[in-house]
Amino acid sequence: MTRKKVKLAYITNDSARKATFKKRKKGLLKKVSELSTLCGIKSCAIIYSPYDSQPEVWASEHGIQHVLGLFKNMPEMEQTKKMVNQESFLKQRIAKANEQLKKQQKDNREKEMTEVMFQSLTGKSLHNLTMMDLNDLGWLIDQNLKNIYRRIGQLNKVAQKQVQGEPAAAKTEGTMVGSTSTSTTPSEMNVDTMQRQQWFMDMMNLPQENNMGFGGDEMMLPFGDNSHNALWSNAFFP
Amino acid sequence: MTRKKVKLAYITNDSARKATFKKRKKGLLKKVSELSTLCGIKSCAIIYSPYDSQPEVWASEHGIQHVLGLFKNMPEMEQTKKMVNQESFLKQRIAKANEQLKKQQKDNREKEMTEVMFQSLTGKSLHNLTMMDLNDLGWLIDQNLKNIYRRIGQLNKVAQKQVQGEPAAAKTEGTMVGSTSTSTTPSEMNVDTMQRQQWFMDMMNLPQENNMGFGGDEMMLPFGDNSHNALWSNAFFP
DNA sequence: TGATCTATATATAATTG
DNA sequence: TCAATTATATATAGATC
Repeated sequence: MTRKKVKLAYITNDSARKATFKKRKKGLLKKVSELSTLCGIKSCAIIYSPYDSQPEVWASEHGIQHVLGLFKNMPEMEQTKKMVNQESFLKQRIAKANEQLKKQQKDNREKEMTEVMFQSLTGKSLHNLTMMDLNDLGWLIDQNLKNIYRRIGQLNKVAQKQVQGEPAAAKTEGTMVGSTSTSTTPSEMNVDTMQRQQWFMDMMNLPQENNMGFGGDEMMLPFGDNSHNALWSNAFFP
Repeated sequence: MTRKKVKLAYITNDSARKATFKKRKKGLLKKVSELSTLCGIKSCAIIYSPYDSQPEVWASEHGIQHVLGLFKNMPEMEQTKKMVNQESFLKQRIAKANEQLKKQQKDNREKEMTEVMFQSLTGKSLHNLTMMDLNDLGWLIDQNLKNIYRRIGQLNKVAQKQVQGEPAAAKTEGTMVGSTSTSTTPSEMNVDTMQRQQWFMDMMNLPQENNMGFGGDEMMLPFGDNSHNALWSNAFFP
């Protein structure tokens, strides 16, 4: 897995397969050895290959006979219980990979929309965006605004403490930024929010009631959910 | 082996050991699976651990019974032949590590001396250097000069061809640099060399004969050989 | 615990000598 | 074919949730 991401399949090229086999066998035995040393466990590995009449065997301290002996003496059913076959093993890995793919797609979408957001701030037109794009963009912008307002709220609190009780402020261990923001009250904020949403809905040419009726903070992130046909529809401010 | 280079020894911290075990077991089984898939070989792995009453087992397609069966039916002596025990395995790895260390030390020494060389070109005093330092520095400088003279020789050849046989030069596929270096003859070079060596020996306050009597191009690199008490002693020019 | 994250150490595919 | 090198992909130690 380097210089190129190898695909997990039988290597048809004979010499390449043999080279890979030799390298990986070496790496594998090293890993087994390390596991034994680090965790003080008994382990053994047996590898059959067409390049050698004998199987390659590695055994930790107490020898392979001990390990195999224990295994042989185990009732047949017990042996199978913990046995992982190739199919179930691969299924697990496929499921995991799909999960990662989904996460990555969501991440990509968010990055994409962030890019769009900043471009639109430099005046780029939004006309070529789809409805879904606009929806996600709206969500993203609201998330950003939410963070901004939250921060302003925090700064206001600090500022008020400084004005009202000067000595107490000195004891505060939290953030102590010298903010001079114009003190916007929560109610003023909500007016802004509603105004903005009004503009958004007008732009979308949608009836106002579509903008209501969805849950609050519990709403799912819209990114990456291919099946979402419900528009993002609420603004959340603290 | 990350965030910190772990030292290959039994992990005494119980929870850390268990965590490492689980992670590494997973990684190991993945490797075994990949080896089987990529190279189409039969393999199985058995790992005993104190965290589980059952040994963890992985078997490729044809099942562990097949692999173990083959192994069990093999004469005892045959089994041991290919078996690598922990001691010989570690010895191999120690030898390899020592080799790398030596190489690295030599490399470091050369870099160190190169630094010294450039500093001395900017006028820094050489008084605080040991005899060995000076010896290695001298060797290094000579190597550099050797390369320079070789290059000059090449350029002269090209220049002469251009003057003597203009049409032939066009056919030459090699380097075709438009050099106009003053044509220094080999004999002139040797005079310079001897002059330089004379200065060096004077500076060292050593009798002239110490500067003779060692082999030619076959000489070992002086760097990294801690036991070398024979001074570097010849200049090699083409 | 157990899953997840992230910075690093390792493993190794392709290339080169 | 083998060993060495190099650029990348993976594995994983330690931290955090």
